[in-house]
Amino acid sequence: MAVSGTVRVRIAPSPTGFAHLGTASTSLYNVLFARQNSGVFVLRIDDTDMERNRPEYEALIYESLHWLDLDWDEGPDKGGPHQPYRQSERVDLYKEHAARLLKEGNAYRCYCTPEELEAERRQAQAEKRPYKYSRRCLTNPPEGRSVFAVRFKVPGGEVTFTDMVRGEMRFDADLIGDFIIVKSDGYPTYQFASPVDDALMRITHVIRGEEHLSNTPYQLMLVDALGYERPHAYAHMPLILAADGSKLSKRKHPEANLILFRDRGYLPEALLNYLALLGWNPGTAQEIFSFDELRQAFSFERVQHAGARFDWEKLNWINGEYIRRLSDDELALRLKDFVPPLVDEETLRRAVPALKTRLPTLAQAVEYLDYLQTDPTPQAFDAETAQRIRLAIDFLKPVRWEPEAIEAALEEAIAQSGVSKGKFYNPLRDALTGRKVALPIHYAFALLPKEEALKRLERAA
RNA sequence: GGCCCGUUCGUCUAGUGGACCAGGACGCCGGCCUUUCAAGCCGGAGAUCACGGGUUCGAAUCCCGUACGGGCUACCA
Repeated sequence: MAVSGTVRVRIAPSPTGFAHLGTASTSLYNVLFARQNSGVFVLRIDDTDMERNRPEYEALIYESLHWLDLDWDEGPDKGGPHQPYRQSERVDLYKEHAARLLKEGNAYRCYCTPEELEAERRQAQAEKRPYKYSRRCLTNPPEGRSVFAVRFKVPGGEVTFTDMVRGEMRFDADLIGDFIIVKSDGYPTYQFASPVDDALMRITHVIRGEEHLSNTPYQLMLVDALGYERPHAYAHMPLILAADGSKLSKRKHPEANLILFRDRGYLPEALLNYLALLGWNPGTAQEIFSFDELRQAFSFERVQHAGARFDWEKLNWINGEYIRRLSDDELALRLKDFVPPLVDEETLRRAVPALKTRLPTLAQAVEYLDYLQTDPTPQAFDAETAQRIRLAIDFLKPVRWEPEAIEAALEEAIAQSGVSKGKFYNPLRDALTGRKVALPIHYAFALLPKEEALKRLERAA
């Protein structure tokens, strides 16, 4: 889609909990579109919910987005031509705009209490009539009350706009009741602050989750009433669903926490790749995309219209693909924070080639390496087995302590013992690692100091 | 309740009226390789295209209805 003027997009997460998958996904699509068009990506903190906001959640948003390498051009921490970028610091702006709407007769004060509104709503439901605010405070406001909210006087009519994913959208605004734009605590509602900021910050394309599709006519009417230019287009992206098909929520799905993905050993570029494929497809068989490839291939026309379930299995596969494509040095670097604390860098570096094809996630490395610092409980072997272990010790003793030499020595020992490889190796692996699954035996040996390895064998023999 | 968006293998999806008795990927099953586990290679099972009506010579694809799922309808965002 050709666009004149500088493209400006934004995300507006609210710091009411950890940064989650949906934020990452929406950010990705915004960044992709911005970079495709040499545009500007804005981060705005939507902290107008005084009850639930927490500064530490804002920090978590930065941390998560940085981890994913989704960098913004303007934001609270970076500044920019339209600062401040925290909505709690823009309250005066919203008040000015509300005052203007009030003065021009496009909004009015509402003194109704929550209880009264609830009663109205229930009444409508009882009469099986679609609910719209009664406009009591427009026509016949109660006397002697001082606490008020501000309501937008919905003009009605038809609201149409372009959605880059779904095409032309059309809503009947006569069905929309007058809604609140300023809460009685003086803070704006999302429905108000968002379009005001989008206009003031010159946002050209609003790319967000599908849950906002029905909100769009509300916001557009506001933009029109304020005399601002509307964004060129919207894009409402399909929702990420949990395994049971419900929408991913912070409360019900703590596993959607982005920081958790980092801590579980997912590579940020792999997560992004997976997220891109969840809701979009290239129309080709390609599954693995670098960020640059995504930038080139992505388009809203190929975005899915239905929500997609999050699938850990496929993420694990993509993550493994990325791990296998890393250079040994790079993988060693990334593994550093995940291996047992006693495993030194040199040992890790030597383990990497064997580890590489075995890791769906970085965190899985522990399972292959913890024998290095955890002494396995000694096994009881029968006399014949013990004898073969002694044979292994004899062959191992004179050997240079590295995988190839160890393997060669072991092969000779096997030839002399006359048993199969499996029969010979299994007890060795047990004695050495105490595990049924381990790295190839010659690596398992080589990673452990020679004396320690032989000590474990001798103890078993 | 009203409005909006959806519905193709378990999951993510290709498919825009004939090349589709529906293709790919993950997962699953089997084989090869192999000391274990992976990786890799080869093969396989798996979808009455939500359902019912139309339109058409012909429909997963177009139209209508129904069902189901999701979203919005909050002084949450």
